[in-house]
Amino acid sequence: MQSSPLTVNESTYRALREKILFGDMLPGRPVTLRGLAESLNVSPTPIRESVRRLIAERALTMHDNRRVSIPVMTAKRFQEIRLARLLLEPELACLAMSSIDQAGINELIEIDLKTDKAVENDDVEGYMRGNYDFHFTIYRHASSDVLLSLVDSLWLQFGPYMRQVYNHLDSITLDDKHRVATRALKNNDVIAFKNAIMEDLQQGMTYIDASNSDL
Amino acid sequence: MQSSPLTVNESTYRALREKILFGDMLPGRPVTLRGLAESLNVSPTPIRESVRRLIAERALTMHDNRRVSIPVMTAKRFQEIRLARLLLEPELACLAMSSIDQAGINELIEIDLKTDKAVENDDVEGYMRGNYDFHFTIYRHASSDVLLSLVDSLWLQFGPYMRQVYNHLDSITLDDKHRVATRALKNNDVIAFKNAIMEDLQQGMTYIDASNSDL
DNA sequence: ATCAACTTTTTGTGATCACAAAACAAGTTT
DNA sequence: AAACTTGTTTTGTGATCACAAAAAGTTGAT
Repeated sequence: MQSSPLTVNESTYRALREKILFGDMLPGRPVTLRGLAESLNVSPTPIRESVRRLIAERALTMHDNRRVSIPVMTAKRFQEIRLARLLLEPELACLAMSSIDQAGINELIEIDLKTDKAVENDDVEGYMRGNYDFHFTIYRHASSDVLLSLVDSLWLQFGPYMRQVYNHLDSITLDDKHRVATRALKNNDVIAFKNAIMEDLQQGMTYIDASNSDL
Repeated sequence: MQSSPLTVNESTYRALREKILFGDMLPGRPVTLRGLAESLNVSPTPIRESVRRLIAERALTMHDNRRVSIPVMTAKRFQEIRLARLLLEPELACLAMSSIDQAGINELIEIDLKTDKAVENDDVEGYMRGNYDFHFTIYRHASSDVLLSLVDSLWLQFGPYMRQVYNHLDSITLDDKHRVATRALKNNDVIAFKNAIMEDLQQGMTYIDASNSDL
């Protein structure tokens, strides 16, 4: 898919991004440039640029000390993210709807099955990846770079915290809104689809909020 | 206000940001790191990081050639930005409303007067700065970093294009929605305020859209 | 004149170095 | 024990260098 080989810069960015998004880096723990450089076997230079980029995307924070870390979640910030997601994601999903054909629906069903299996196995990262894939497979169909990058930033912001909360999945007994969404998609029912995405999002955020410890 | 002196990195970022936001850099024209470095009298290093940051904020684009430029506007992208703004900004304005006291209202009125004067003098940059100040003085009162940074990214994206369109202001005869907004603010009328922001935004975007040449 | 091939210059990338500020760790004093 | 010094280490910052890829410029053939 990618014709030209990735620059070191790009590959370190993606590596860090994955770590953040799926919970390999927990909030609060400090991050050092040289440490990351060594762990990824590159020089500090591309690390610095990747870190700067992630700071711009709000996935990382730079304190007055010039020290970098995953931002700690606060109740206030959590509600801000929740609101922003509710404003953008259902809308983005609707934009995507007309572009999703039967093959797309099948792909979503497959992702959903994979996600369910991860839940059964108490595989937290697998669940998070599945959830991410489900949503962004939909969102990408909207082919709206502007909205997509905004939403992307939001996921980068609550991802680490989500992982912090989802230590174990066995306690979760959620309605599978993903299934409701795919059904609405198959029926081409815009309202039901938008509602399903909204409820999925609300359900997830409410669960995280309720399970919080230090928030 | 800022206790510690700015790093070179931060000051170059702000300088570039201002240039982009208020139209000193027009879409399409290529940008070179060494060129920026020389024009700001710093080494390429801080420039690279600032540019990366601005790329992450979608204010700049990197092509496959690895060449950087202000993104060219397309009709599609313009509509995406318009939609995103409509989803976020009225909401953000409402969040801010309760925190704006009489002093805040007076500040807004003053900004608005300054803006009107800029229009009279056909001072495009002054108008753009005034418009920016008006909106972000409101938005900052919401004290929602999450939403604010999303909106900030959107302004960085349409700023250069706005300037491209607003070559002269004399042809503009717009209702002053800012005045409507401040009046609603004084009356503590949430609905009227939200509407005023929305209409101001729609009016501006419609004007830009209609005046476009190559979009 | 037009286009191709070659040469030169420019540009982004990534590594390395010097430096100052911050964090750390003992050791000392109160 | 707690708080303050002092010396050491770690860390981010900014500049510089080498290198490869891309642009630009030049020459030559058709």
